Amino acid sequence: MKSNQERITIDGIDKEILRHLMEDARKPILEIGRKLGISGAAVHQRLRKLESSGLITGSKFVINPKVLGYSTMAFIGIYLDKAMRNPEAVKQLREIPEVLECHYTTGNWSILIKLLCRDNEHLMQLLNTQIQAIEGVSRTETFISLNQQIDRQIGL
Amino acid sequence: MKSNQERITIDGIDKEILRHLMEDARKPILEIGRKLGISGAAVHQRLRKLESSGLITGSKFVINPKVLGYSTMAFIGIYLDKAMRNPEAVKQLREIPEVLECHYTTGNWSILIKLLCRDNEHLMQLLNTQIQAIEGVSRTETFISLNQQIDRQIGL
DNA sequence: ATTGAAATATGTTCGTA
DNA sequence: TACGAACATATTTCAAT
Repeated sequence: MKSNQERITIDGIDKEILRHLMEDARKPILEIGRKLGISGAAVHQRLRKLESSGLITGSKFVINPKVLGYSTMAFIGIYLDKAMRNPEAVKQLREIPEVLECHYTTGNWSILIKLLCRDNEHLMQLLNTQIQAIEGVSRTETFISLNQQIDRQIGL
Repeated sequence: MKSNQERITIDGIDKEILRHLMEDARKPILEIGRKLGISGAAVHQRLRKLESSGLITGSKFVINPKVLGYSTMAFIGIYLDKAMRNPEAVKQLREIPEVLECHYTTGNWSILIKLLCRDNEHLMQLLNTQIQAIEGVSRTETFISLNQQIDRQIGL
């Protein structure tokens, strides 16, 4: 949970350990050790180093939103008429659980958000009743993701 | 790893279990059981049910890309001049490790990608030498994320 | 669906090299 | 760094309810 300032050198073994755990966070470190030909204690020690370096942020179970009925992903570019309202707008966006990402961006929009909703109707409802209702939002541009082909973390 | 067709009813205890593991994939199920007031075996059995239902896709270690020197995130809208080339373009985008997401989208663009690079220079280099080089790419629009304020999964 | 107990496997620490 | 041994926990299965 703590991160040190020290710059860390990540060797090939560290990368292998991380590759395993980025794929399956519950893979036993003893098993990883066996595959790499080092002891479990060594893997454990390296993980502690990687954690304290801040490289490892945490671990997550990944759930399939479609099973919950969420099958429509969309990106929405938001124009804010007053830049000073940005933090307040973000605060309100955070209250909408369907908003998964929110970025201040260069370009035409003030903010770009990614959101996940059940269907197009749900999307329209969110736009009309939640997002457009936020003070300072003057206009939005919606891009529906018809199909997500790639979804991954940065490689090692 | 297998998913059944059966629709599953997720009760409050299932949600609590998932909430714990979505926050920390390595949290011991015995500990979760203790917090919820049920046995570890019960948690274990519910997890098997949730896995076979397809709700749980997997688990991941999350790493902090900034520690690796990746601090510039950008979204790029891509215009393809021939829709039939789309699958080939996606195939080539997949070869670029900096491309984290790729969506077919409604609207002006054919494709929207999210990518993570070291800095603006790296971004420019990717655009000029990798992305613009893909056959069928006629034009791109780049939006740099100045600051990501929200990053989460859908809630339960 | 849930439990406790038993068997197996893993996590963690520590002394040593 | 890495190791192995020792100890503490966790996972997994199972019979019973």
